[in-house]
Amino acid sequence: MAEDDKPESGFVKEIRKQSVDFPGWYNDVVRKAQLADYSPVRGCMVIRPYGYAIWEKIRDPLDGLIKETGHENWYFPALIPLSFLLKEAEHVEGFQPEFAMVTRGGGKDLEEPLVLRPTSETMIASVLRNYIQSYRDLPVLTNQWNNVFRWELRTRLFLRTLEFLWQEGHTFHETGAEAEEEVARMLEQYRRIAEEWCAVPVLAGRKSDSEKFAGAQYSTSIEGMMMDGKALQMGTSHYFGENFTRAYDLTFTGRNNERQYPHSTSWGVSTRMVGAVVMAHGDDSGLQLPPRIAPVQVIIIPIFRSDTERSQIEASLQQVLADLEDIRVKVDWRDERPGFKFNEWELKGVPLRIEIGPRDLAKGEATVVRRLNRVKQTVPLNELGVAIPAMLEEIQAALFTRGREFRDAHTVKLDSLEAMVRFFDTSIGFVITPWCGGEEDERTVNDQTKATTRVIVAGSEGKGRPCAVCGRPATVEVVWGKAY
RNA sequence: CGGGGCGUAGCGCAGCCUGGUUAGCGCGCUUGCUUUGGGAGCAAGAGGCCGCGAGUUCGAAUCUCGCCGCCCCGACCA
Repeated sequence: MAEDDKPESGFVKEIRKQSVDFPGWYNDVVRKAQLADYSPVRGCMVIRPYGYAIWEKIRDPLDGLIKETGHENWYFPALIPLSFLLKEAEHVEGFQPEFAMVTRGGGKDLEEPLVLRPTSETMIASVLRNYIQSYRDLPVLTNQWNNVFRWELRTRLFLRTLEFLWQEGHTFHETGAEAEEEVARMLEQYRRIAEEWCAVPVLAGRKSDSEKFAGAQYSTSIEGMMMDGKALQMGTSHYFGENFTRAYDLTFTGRNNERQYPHSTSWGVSTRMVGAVVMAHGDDSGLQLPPRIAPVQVIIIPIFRSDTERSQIEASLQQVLADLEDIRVKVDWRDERPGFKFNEWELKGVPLRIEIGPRDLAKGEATVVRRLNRVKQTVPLNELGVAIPAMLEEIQAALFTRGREFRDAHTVKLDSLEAMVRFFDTSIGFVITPWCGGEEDERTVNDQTKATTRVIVAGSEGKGRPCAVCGRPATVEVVWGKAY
């Protein structure tokens, strides 16, 4: 290893440096912070308790937002008859290469193979046709939390695995307009989870035709910028029109007494969001968690040399813990040296550390340290109950602001292919250009820069400007980036 | 599927080219003592089908052939 590749001595050992080897750094952080690990099965991961706890901190508020907007949780089978999946032509074409199939059961070949769901549009449409008869039955607003399987060729922990956890919402509406409102409403919930909980600023907008979901009329997504300047799609919301309901002969009798097809939508957010948090906030010391989704928001490190000192600290902590009862606090009493604990909890991304030792106790104080910048300050013990929640909120906001500033500093507006090629050759980040919408332009740009269109800027118009790639009149502005 | 790399203790690796006693090192683990405000020190321990299978040889972690698995870089994707 070159000198620069070596883990930094001093604060953190055994993690490759983010600036030198981003993918290596990501892997080290995910595994050493004990979020997840490889498993006995290729491409599948074990999510460890700390990683799962972060997922729960994202999942629970999202579940709340989904319910607040009128949806109900269902559960549908994980095994889908192959024939179900073959009914919608584009959907088949998009997903068939990724099918994992069960062909035997009970010791016999199955009459019809069962596919481990890659997504549940086909199952849900097949089931809901029994429950939807009249316009009075609409809308049907379903959601389910589950696992899905996609036989990806190349996998990465949290970002792309053969099996992953997510929620998939599926809704059915009387009119297209109503369904399109739903698509936008759920994308907005995703934006809120990403920005307000995960502190990752995102661009929300429509995908180009070549990037849309297989079977959708159009797709929308939220896209975040990771610390290496690459884009990560963090959630999607799709409008299907009548595509799926026609394919599955799902009809209702309308107000005019005519049989019609409902307009449907689907939307999903996955455990990939955990990977986004790692890559958007982490640094050479490891993970950095926004307080709202941190399983441990405050780690208390007691420092003592004797049993007497230990019991003095224990006694004073009683009141401190009572004052912080609304905060997720953990006291690390393990028989390790303080320096070891400092580093370990920084690796695990805990936003605030409180050190309490004999020196602090003598003055009735505690030492409080921010993970964000390692700034230390002393706070009187009886003020912690007020100071800590305020600091957590400030850190939550600071992470988001820092992320937005980073993104803005790495986003440029360009108007020629040459400039785009030069940018992606020498820089990292997003490029915004006028675009005519032509798919061949996307291929051209991808061939020369590896970048793809991420989202079409909402409400943008070309305003008669020429397309940056081909020069024809532009119709929109689009964001380009290298994507995960 | 194309290109590259790697399988030796829980983890990370050396040994292999040039075959030869009992396979080594670091971390981790166990026990004890000393330590404890930025990854502690000493001592004593435990832990191996050297990926699998054939072959060559008096003798294989090491050489040959085959197989399997994983990782990284591309094409496909939440």
